[in-house]
Amino acid sequence: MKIGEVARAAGVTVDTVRFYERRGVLPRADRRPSGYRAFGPDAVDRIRQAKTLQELGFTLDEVADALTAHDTGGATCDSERWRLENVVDRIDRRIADLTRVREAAAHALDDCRSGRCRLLTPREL
Amino acid sequence: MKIGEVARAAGVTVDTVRFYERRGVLPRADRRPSGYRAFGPDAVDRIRQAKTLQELGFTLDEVADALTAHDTGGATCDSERWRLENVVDRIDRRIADLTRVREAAAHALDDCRSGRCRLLTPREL
DNA sequence: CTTGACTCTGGACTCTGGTCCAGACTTTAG
DNA sequence: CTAAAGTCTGGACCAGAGTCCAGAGTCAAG
Repeated sequence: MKIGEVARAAGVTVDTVRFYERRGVLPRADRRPSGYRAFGPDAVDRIRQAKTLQELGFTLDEVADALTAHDTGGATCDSERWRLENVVDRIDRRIADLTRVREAAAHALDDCRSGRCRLLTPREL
Repeated sequence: MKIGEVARAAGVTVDTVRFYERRGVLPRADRRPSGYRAFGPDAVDRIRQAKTLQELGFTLDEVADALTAHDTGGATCDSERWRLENVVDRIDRRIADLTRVREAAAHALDDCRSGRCRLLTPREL
């Protein structure tokens, strides 16, 4: 696949794909004789995966580390387990926080609907 | 309260407090004759609130708008309701996403624990 | 008093995560 | 064959959210 196809398939721009390569999120792609990058279909998966990890609050560097560790076999079962435990933890904490805020907001919304608008206080959040 | 106290209480730096003032997240604080800012205790609340809103994915400008609209009475019950509905929506979507990812990660973790480590594929995410 | 901790202003700087060239080359549809 | 669309490199640029600084003034504990 050419860069444009990959980008389209992954829902990002070609610039982003190149940027990810530079930052090590994607391994350096093979080049055709013309110099064009030649991607396998896993590149698309990889980009999506990176995006997901990013949304969980990992920085690009962390994402790059995790993925390349995996590639190079540098990821042991232990390190991988540790990483996953970390991910699950982060998510749990995040969900707990969000749930708390959600309740507060929903409450305020109820009040609002019954004509008692107010600013959400942080004590509730 | 002086800026340092407010900052400490809110868990941010004094620079951040000044920055928030500049950006309109905090109303311009009164000054003592010396020029020192004099904050009421609500400043702390306000900062925490801004932080929460930010974590929900609102930009500082959006936060500033919401809060000042409120202050100036420019927030009608309708606008406030709309804002809250928006917040709740965002949170719900976010929680749904996170839950999905969490499941996938937890699954992979199980595999890992039983000795079958693998990279989380985006298909699962 | 004096000294060390705090605060003021305004602007410059940082870091992330992209995004956008310029100028040259490649591919592909017609 | 040709034009349009796509790609290459490397570096400049951008927005968001802070962070840091210099030089000057202020506060509070001893």
